[in-house]
Amino acid sequence: MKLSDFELDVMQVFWDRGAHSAPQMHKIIEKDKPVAYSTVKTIIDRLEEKGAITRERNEGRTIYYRAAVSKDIVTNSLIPNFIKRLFKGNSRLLISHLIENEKLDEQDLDYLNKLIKQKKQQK
Amino acid sequence: MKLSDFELDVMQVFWDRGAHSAPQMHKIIEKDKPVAYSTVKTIIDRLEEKGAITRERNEGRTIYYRAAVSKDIVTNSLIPNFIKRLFKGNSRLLISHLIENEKLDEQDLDYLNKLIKQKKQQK
DNA sequence: ATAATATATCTACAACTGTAGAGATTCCAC
DNA sequence: GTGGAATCTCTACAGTTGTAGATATATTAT
Repeated sequence: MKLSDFELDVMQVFWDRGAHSAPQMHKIIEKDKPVAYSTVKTIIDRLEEKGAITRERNEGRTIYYRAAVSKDIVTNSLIPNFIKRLFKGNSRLLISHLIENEKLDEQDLDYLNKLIKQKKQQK
Repeated sequence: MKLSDFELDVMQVFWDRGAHSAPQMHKIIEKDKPVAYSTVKTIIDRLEEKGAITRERNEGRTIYYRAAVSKDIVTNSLIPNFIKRLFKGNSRLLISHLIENEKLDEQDLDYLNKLIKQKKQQK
């Protein structure tokens, strides 16, 4: 499931906040960047076309859509591509890069530490 | 500096292995996927257009190109976009996801652990 | 010098992406 | 039931991307 940046922005809302109509979605997206209703509707149409969302119900002639693919599915199909392109497919290189370059506070670091310990125990 | 997947594949070679001519690059890329010489040359032309590579020298009429932007610059301009789209801009969420979902062996985990410790000490 | 080969240049095209206007249709308030 | 508002549908377009053929030109081997 290959989705564009804008399509992902819209999916994010479906994943986080459930079913929405196109006008509702437009109002939400608009807060981030000025964009016409028909632009958002086009993205929604394309997402439906791609099978990423489905029509959940109608209210009057308003259509409510919801995600038809999980975020994990999409994420896990994008990450390998990203790692391949920038880190030759080596995920450890990405993680290292992130730890070294991203802003992480004490809590973040502790949390990650815990995660790694857990992962080790699963072995 | 926004580069496409294919452009990144080519840049990877420039970053890792220095200057190359288009025919040389074609031979390398070809090993991964069948592709015409002119396709690779087009990508190289576009990279030059974008300022990602420059002509280093000529040998006969063969042009040798080399990277004009560092990998870090490109990486660090792509990562925020990626994190924004999939993890609402929260880099910790990406790192967590990777630790939980990527295949990492004992050594990887130890290495990451060490990195985190170092990072903590820098605080 | 000539022919064969290697390389570069130019042009093209379909798919995808971000963008949106125009027009049709339906719904609601009065 | 009529008019205004909301919503959907359709069409369009420019920029990017992956793809490559055709052609021109330079180099090399004989």
